[in-house]
Amino acid sequence: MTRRAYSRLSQDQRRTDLLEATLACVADLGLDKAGARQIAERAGVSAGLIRHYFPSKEDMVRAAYAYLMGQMTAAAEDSGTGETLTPEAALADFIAANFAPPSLSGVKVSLWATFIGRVRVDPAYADIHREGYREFLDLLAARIHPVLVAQGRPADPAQCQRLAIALNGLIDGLWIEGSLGHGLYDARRLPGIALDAAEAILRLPDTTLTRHMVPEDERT
Amino acid sequence: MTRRAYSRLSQDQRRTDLLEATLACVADLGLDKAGARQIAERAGVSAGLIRHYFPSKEDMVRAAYAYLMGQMTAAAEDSGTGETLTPEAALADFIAANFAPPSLSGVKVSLWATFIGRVRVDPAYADIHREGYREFLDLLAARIHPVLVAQGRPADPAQCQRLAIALNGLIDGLWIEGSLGHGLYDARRLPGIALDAAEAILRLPDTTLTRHMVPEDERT
DNA sequence: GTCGCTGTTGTACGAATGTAAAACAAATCT
DNA sequence: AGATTTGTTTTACATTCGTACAACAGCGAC
Repeated sequence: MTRRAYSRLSQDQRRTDLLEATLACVADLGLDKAGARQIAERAGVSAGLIRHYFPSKEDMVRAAYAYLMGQMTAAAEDSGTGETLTPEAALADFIAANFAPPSLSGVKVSLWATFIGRVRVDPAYADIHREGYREFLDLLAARIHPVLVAQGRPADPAQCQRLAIALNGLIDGLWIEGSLGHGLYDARRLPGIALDAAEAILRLPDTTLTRHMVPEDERT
Repeated sequence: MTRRAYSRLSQDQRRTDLLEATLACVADLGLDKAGARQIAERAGVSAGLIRHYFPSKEDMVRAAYAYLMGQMTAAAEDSGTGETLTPEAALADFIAANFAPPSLSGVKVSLWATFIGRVRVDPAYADIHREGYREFLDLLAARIHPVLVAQGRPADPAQCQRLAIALNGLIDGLWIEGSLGHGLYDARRLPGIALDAAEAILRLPDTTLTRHMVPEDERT
């Protein structure tokens, strides 16, 4: 029997290959069918190698969740940070980014939901979720605060957190349904719906946020 | 070898026992560890019986999802339907019900998320989800409409649907985080946050919805 | 060029999985 | 009370799973 040709990769490269293969398998096979052999094959590697990088397959799946959340929060950090943006435009960008690719994604919402389903089963998942949620809440609060200040409205931390909780709920819920692509309505309506509702929740004057929407025919 | 004593149940009874055992196992073992033998044991039944009620274990899990969604939408139908309620109070009740048990529940959100994670994998899950979502959206729109009318605001179907989409997003997102019990803030704040935000989204005068909140020390 | 290190492969194994089908027994009917 | 039906248990089996471990080979050091 002749052995397979292979090349040695850096630890980090191989590790992220495995993590991404794990996510890909979980997303389109489901958690139960995402076996060690399938993941290894997708990573272009033999199954035994998994144990060289992770103590167990379960640890690898956990690491993949952490990897996914890291990607998602990093993407969130980058949105709405243009230096020339007014506070209102920055917040509008931040919100609207959730309703366009790559954030709006069937794969992402599938993974997100699958892992949320493990929060009660395994405390490690609960920790990862909590940190990701906390970070998103903080990012949101940091973009709400200057808007309130600019509008001459009360902007103490407690109020910002309360508004961030509400806005995060709105964004999450719309993001899930939009990403699932159920076809009950056109997902392109979501940025408008979200910005309009956010504007209302923050009690901003009409069009404070919606005026920063990118017209539909200019979207990439 | 002496056989286990058993009693014969009605088809419906045994079937729902199996479905509930399936949900219980999925919720606290995870989808991958919820095996046929574990589910059967939890239902007080031997594993072979599953195939007498369902073509396969996978079909049973699918049926369990449909069963869960049926329960949840039935509960939603019942909330905010008191005959003496004003439209505003009915809508407030409907919204607030999502943030108290039995709707607010770690088990329920775990199951919900686990199954959402299968929507991309298996079209049957997508269908069940779509129907549940559509029904919830319709219930919400039906409770929004009379409120808009009573406030003398435009209440055409398109506007009601748009508002229902936004409100459903808000409710879903807050329900998920609240049910997960991450401990980042007190979940008892959620009804207030949700009603306040809903009031804003619908552009209702302050306290139109929040005034119908049940004071915290009177909640059961 | 070849030596040594170790990343990687291939194989093997016990446990667990979903399922099929035969044996049994509880409830119903006569 | 005996016969019949069929819901239920039990045993068995092929398959797949995660994992252990020995053998191999790519790559840098010298």
